[in-house]
Parts: sequence; C-alpha cells; structure tokens
Amino acid sequence: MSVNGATTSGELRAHNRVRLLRAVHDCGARHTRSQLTRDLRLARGTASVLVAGLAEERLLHEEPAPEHVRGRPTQIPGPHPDGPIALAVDVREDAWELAACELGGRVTVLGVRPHDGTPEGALALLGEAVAAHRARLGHRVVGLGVALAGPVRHGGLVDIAHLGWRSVDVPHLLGGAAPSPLIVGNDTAFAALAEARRGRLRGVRVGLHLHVDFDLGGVLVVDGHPLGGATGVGAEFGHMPLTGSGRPCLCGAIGCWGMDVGANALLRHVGLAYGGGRGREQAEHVLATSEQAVAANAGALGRGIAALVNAHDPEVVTLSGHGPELRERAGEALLGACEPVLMAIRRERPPRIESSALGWRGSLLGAMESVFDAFLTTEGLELWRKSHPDQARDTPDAQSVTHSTPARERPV
Amino acid sequence: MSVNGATTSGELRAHNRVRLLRAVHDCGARHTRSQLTRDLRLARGTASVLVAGLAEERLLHEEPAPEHVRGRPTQIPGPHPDGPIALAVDVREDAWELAACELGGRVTVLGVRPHDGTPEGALALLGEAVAAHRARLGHRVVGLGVALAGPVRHGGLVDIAHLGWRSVDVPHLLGGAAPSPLIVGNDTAFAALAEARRGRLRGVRVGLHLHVDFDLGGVLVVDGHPLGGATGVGAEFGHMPLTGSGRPCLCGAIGCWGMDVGANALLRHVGLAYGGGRGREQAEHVLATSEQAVAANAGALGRGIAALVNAHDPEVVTLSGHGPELRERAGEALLGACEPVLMAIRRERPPRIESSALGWRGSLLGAMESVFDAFLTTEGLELWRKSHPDQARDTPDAQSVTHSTPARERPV
DNA sequence: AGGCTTTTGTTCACGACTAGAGCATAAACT
DNA sequence: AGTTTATGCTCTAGTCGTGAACAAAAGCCT
Repeated sequence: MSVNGATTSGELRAHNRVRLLRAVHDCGARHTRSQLTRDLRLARGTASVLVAGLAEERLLHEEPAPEHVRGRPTQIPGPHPDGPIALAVDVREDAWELAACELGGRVTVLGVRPHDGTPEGALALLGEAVAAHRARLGHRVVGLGVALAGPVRHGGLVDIAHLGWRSVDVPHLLGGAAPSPLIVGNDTAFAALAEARRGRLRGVRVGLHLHVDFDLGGVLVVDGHPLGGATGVGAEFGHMPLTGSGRPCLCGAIGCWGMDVGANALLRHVGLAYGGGRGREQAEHVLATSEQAVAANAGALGRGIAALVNAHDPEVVTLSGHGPELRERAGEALLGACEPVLMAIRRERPPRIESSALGWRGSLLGAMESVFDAFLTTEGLELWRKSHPDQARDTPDAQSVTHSTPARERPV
Repeated sequence: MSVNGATTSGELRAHNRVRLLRAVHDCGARHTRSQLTRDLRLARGTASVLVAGLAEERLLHEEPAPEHVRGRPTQIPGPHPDGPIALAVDVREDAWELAACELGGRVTVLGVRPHDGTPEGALALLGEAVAAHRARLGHRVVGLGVALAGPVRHGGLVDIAHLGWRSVDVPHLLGGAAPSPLIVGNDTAFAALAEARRGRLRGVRVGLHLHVDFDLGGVLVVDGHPLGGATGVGAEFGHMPLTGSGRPCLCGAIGCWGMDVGANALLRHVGLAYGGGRGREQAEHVLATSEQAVAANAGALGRGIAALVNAHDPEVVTLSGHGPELRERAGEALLGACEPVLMAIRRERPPRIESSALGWRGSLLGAMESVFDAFLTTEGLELWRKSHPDQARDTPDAQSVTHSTPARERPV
C-alpha cells in the first residue's frame, strides 16, 4: 500500500531509487551492494547508475565491506555524512527523550528531560530543543516524529485521560519551528511499527502488539503496518471491555481492559494513589515485590489477549513496556487466563507470545520510521533533490569518497 | 499493497494493463474510454495500445457509448463475450447459491439449492454443479470463490461450531473438478469485501462491517481490504467477550458476543430450539413480532459496536444480513446501548451506522471479487494469455467487432 | 445543407529507462 | 606468479510512455 507502482518511464527510475534506499534503510545499512542488487532483482548496471546518482545527491555513501570471501570486493551503501536526518521524540507521562536518526536506523540521543505532566510543561522545552537542533542541522532534517501516550486525532490533537489532556494541540504547543513533516502519533502504534520493521514482528503477516506503561495500548499489525496508520486513532485496544469489570474508566467509558493492566492498575491493586503520570518508582517496586498484584495484572492481560486472538488470529503477540516483566514474573497466570476465553480452534495453534526486541526504545524508533516512511517516497526524494541544488560543488568524486569521515563514526 | 510496482519496462506495460482492467471492473464497465484515460493519467496513445491489446486477448470488448455531448463519440470498454468468468458460491447453513460473474461485476445466477447442513450434503451436489458449469464454460473460468459461514483456515479447512463442522476440508469435498484458483473464505469477510468495492464502504479508509445471520460475524475493512485478507481466519469479532455474559459458546470459549446477536439468539430468547442451521422462518417471525427479543438483540449489537469503535475508530459501520432490520426495528435500543461503552472522545464524532447497499448478496459478490482480485494481477493475466494462444484466428478485426453479440445482453 | 467547433482515436518520432553482454578490476586461491 | 571468482563499469539493443500532428465523427451555427 505504501509504495505505489510506476506508470511511466520516469516514475520507474524514481521508484527504483526509493526501493534501493528503503532496502538500505530496512537492513540497517548492513547489506552489500551486490546483495542489494540481487535482492531487488536489478541488473548490475542499473544498480551502478542508481547508487552513483544517490551518492551524488548526498543520500548514500559507500564504504568498503569489512570482509569478503573471494572475487572483487564489494561496497556497503550506508547513510551519507551529510545525509537526511529524522528527528524523533518519545513523550511519556513523566519525561521525554529526543533523538536524531540516520538512514539505516542509527540513533543518537540528543536529550532526556523529566516534566510535570501538563501539556505546556511537557511540550514547551521540547519545542525549544527541537528548534535548536534543527537550526544546527539545517536542511538535513527531513521531519519530526512525536510519540504520545494517548489517542491522537488528525491534526495532532491528543487526549490523555489520566493526565487530563483534552484535545491538546501538539503542533501548536511545539511552536512554529518544528520541521515538516511533523508526524504526531500514538506511542503504542509507533512501538508496533518499530517492532514490525526491526523487531519480532518483522516479516509477520498479522501480529498483535501490546504496550504496557501506566496505561495499556494495543494495536494490530498487518503486513508491516500498524492499523490506523501510526497517525490515526486506532491502537486503543485498551479501551475495549474485555475483562468484564464494570469499573468506570477515566476515558468516559465503562469496563475498559486498560483499567486492569499497567502501572496504574498495579498501584490501585495495592491501594496506592495513581494517575497523573506519577509513581513510576512505586509501580516498579510493586511489580518487583507483590506477587498478587502482578498475577492479577497478568491474568487480565491474558484474558484480553485471548479475546483479541479470537477476533484477529495473529501469528505472534509481542509485549513491550512492562509487558515482558509481567510475562516473566507471572507467565502461568497469563496463559491460564488466556485458555478459557480462546475458541477451541485457536487452542490447537495458539500464537506465540514474545517480548519485544526493542524494549522501551520502540516508540522512539517507530516515530523515526514514520518520518522515513514519508521521506522514502518519490515525493520525499524529489523534495530533497530540490532543496539540495548544489550536488557536486567543490570536490571531485574520488577525493570526497576517500577523505570523508565514515558515516557511522561521525557524530550527528 | 495488492498491486506491486513495476521495475522494468516490461513490467510497466503489464502493470498498466492490470490498472486499466481493474478500473473497468471497479466502475462496473460503465466508464468511457476517454474517462478511463483521464482517471488513470494515461496518454491517449498509450490507452489506445493497451485497449487494442486487451481486446485482442479477449479480455475487453468496446461498445459505443449510448450518449455523448459533442466531439467524436467514445467507446465503453466492457467484458469480452468470450472473456473471463469468475464462479462464486455462497454456502449458508441451509442452502447454497451458485453464480457466474463477468468482468465488471454482472452476475448470472446458475442455481440455488437447499441442503441438510452436513458437510457432505452441502458440498457434494455443489461440486457436481461446479464441474458441469466449468465443463460448459471451458477456459473462460478463472477461479471459484466459496463463501462459508464459519472460520476458514489456510487450505480451506472450515469450522462451523453450531453446525458441528470440525475441520471440514472444503476443497476435498468439492472434488477434483474445482477450477483454480479455489478461494475459500468467510462469508462476513466476503460481504465486507463487496461492501468495500461496490457498497457503502467504497472509498472508506477504515470501516467496520457486521454480518448478522444465524451467527454474528464482523470484520474490519482497511483501505478496501477486509482484515485477514478475505481468506484468513480473521472476521471473528463475534467471538470476543464484549457483552459481559458468561454463557459458554459452541465455539468452546466463554461469553462470546455472537451468543447474543443473530437468529440463534432470537430463537433462544423466546425459548425456541436453535442451532443446526434450522429455523430461519421462525427466526424471521420472531424478528417481525417480538419487540422484546429484537430490543435485546439490538442492544447487544450496540454494546459490541461501541467496544469495536473504541478500539478501531472506523468512519462507517455497515450492517448486512438481519442487521438492517434490527437497526430499523430497534434503532434506539442499539444506539442507547452504544453510548455508555463509548469513550468520551468517540461520542463527539461517532461513526455512521448504515445498512449494506448489497443486502444478502454481499457474500456472493465478495467471493466473486476475491477471484477477480487474483485474476487482475500481472501473473493472472499472463496465465490467461498463455491459455489462449489463438488470439486472432479466423476473423479480421473489423468484422468481429461489428458482428459479435454485445457483451451485456449475452447469456453466460 | 454546409462549414465550423469540439472531442476523441490513431500514428509516429523522441527521450528515458532497464537488461544484458563484454570488459576491467581486485581480491583469494593454487 | 598465474588462475579463479565475484563485482563494478560501459555501451548497445529493445521496450515503454509521451506528446504532437493528423484523422475521424459527432454536435452546433448560419
């Protein structure tokens, strides 16, 4: 769905440029040029022309492969030292983390800051930091992805019920200096996107990703795309009444599954105050010590998973955030609660339940991927070409290739 | 996602052939050639070559447009009188209906037969009917789509809990004479597919389709594709515990939503026997007379819809089968049950709830669409070309065009 | 009725693209 | 040091879509 087909000769070239660049990005800039040529079913001559063009436009930069078996040594195309950079930020209930990402997925953390949970407190300093880094990096910045712990509507309006955020206009609060495109999305959807690209959902046709933080988020991943497109209003499995509790949820509905899973539920189970994005340490303490609270949490998680497995039949269920720890500490409670809710035909071949390969980094990485998804299109590359008219200005090719600093050791 | 992009000049031509043919199919063979040329952004010359090629391969056949405004009159490309035919069958709990479909979607019903609800009873005669029609139509048959009222696993294994079908091997029971490809799918998923192509979900990014028959089926439609791909094991929203009843379901799970919605639920509500695919007339009588049973059914439908709207935020919810009648007879009960389960942010802009545009025909039409989806690909057209080597064997072009019977008045 | 206008179908020269073969290159192997 | 092997580069051939010029067929106007 994402990559549309070419219909003219011109679009054909553009399309192959995108395919090559995406292949480099998706493999983490680890495949050799000859490998890529084979994978993409290109003629060696075609690959030659494409790589040369992309290198001249500062999109790719080739380096010698560290080892070979025989024959003429091949090169590894990776990010250009002056190439595109995606900014990504993960805004949690109590802190945010900002990072710069190169093509291929290398992440450089630019800053981490706690905040007070209010919209202004969370986003004002962030906007300044983004503006500063953008000024420093210039035209290299090709977009900003923002992960947030609540439903995101079109235009970047965000609601986080347990923080009291009501239709918070994120683009506005970030100020006018935010780069374009500005992609605001749900943290769970982003985590799922990252899992689909670089984690345990890679190559999986239908997967289910669940992100457990203060709240519970869940989203279906189909053919590498989280449902609701990572910018939409999906990813809200946490607000389905799957566990049969009639408790009113802060979102305004009744009986939401998310009431029984996550840090807030742990705190409530032991009688502590919860909500407002406070109490991460206490929750982690409960998680580490209270067998009973953990079992209740894991059981509720299992019942909901079973319901979703019935409906969607995923091949794999992945857990991130506190999910992996719940599974390790109370795996039997989880699976035991699953069983009775499963359809008989699902019990024969239940999906694997796995812990995320990316841990707490998923949301940030997904925000990055969404920026590169927008960039790695015919339109995105056309924009880059236009904003970099001075392709080969001063140095001959041989010199620039030989003397430039290798991409992956260079600070961003 | 379905149509992959071309990478060589040759694939480019194949890709444009598919695009043109699909455009003809999707518009119901009602658009003129000049309209199609504009819609697909083709040069007139290119369209000329493409249409001529497709006509020579017996895929298209042009007829004069009935009316014009001014200028040279244009033609309307439609199905070729010897063109491809998709066979489609809707197998319900108590009867099946077989049809032949031309490119563009014109349906000719070939037969309707009640059966006894056993796998053999349902499928043996059907297999014979398919084989007979296939022999008659020869190479024109490009596939068979089979809609069934239960979960379908890969390979065509079907379970229908309330009929006692356990891993019924549909391809095997249909016998060896079934055409290829043989696409076995869930009736709800097919109905949703048809709704997405020719009904109220056309052009909708995220839609939810619910099919109410004896049982309840539900599936999400994203960008024109039902989740689980119309042949998968999705489309089972009916087996999520959304209504909070702890009743054991025949599927082996507990508290399934589908226990409370549909003909079986209506019969149970008034104390009649249910299950086994019997009692369609009684259920319709209950539906027409028992206010209370209908309200209970509609309320359960509404509660489940709200839960799914929370999770997926569809733009439109469409109902087929008995759904439209439930909505007409007890719309307030339905919406009233929806309200408290909805998240506050969903209440502001709730999705439209609409009745299907295709009625009970949806599953059959969806089965057809799935066959044409497989045919309208570069591979499918290549196979057709190979199996029809005698392209222009006896008659000059002018004569064959002038004298051949118009496609849409010709019996199949 | 006859000429003009409008729209569409057809043909062809042109530019852009990829495939594939032949050659050059650079390493490992013998 | 020569051979083998795999890769990169260059050039020709074939295919495709474009767009302009031309032909065709209808409605419109006088």
